[in-house]
Amino acid sequence: MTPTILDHLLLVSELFQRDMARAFAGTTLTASRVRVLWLLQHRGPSTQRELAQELDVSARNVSGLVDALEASGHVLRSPHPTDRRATVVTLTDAAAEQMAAMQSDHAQLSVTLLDAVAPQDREPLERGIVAIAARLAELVEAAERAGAEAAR
Amino acid sequence: MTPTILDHLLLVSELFQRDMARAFAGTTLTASRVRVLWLLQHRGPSTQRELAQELDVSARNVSGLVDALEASGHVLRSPHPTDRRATVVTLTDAAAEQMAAMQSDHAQLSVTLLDAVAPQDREPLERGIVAIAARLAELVEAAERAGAEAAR
DNA sequence: TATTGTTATACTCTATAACTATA
DNA sequence: TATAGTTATAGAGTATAACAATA
Repeated sequence: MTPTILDHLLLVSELFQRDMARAFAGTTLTASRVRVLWLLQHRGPSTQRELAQELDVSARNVSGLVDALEASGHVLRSPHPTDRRATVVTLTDAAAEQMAAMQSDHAQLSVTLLDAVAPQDREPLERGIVAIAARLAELVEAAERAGAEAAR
Repeated sequence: MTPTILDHLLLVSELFQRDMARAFAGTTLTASRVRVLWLLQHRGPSTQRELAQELDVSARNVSGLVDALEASGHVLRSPHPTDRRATVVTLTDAAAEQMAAMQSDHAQLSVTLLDAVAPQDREPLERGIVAIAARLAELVEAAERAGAEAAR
């Protein structure tokens, strides 16, 4: 069987993940921890509850990830100014710089990849991928709703 | 910032993985175990060493995955006919059927997704994705070679 | 000697449940 | 009562290292 569009899409994601893993090997960073840093860079200082919601993981999981990132000097925990139950997580300067560099690498990679596509194919490619992502999002959401319904 | 092509690609893969996880929730199957089954369906009966090589994971990891799949009735272990060190892993009939159904769902999904793309965009889309996957594969391979070189 | 798969050990991600402090 | 985060516990994926059986 010839690979389908979906197969090519999944291949891209597999390659990307493999490269991430390689890039972080030998450091204390992992894909999950980087997702936390990435989110903090985009949102700014956040409570652990906010991180858990955005990442769609449990509060317990966030505790562990923040523990590790705090130990490695990537984030700081500080008390919330008004809610004494809550903890605010902030990127350290070094981590903020690192994330800025990562973001710029990411943008550069996107350019490099697009550069491999014939110029006249670029616009339809972009439209096509956006359409596929939207359709897939609908399908997944419908499946999740159906699952939630069945569980009642 | 507007999302780049790469962001859209990664969104597709994230949605896909989320749907996989949802589909297997409540069963003993997981993404890793399904990868083993998928591979067995494509390769036919294989030794654990072959599985470890194809999946690019450790022998230990394969032992655990096969243990779980054997317990759940998805695979059988049998002695290798000529090499008494090796174990041959085979899909059970039920698992083979299940994988055939999954493969057909996968093909169907690919059609459904392509259906969301404007007809005149489909060919350039496909060409574009193939080009991106190829370029990314080059980049990742080069990075891996560079890393291996640096480690010497 | 080299290879196949297992046992031993350890780390990470993840979840639920019980609990503490606070709202 | 409800919420934020931690401790306790557990399952799964993954790795390396030591080991047994076999090649």
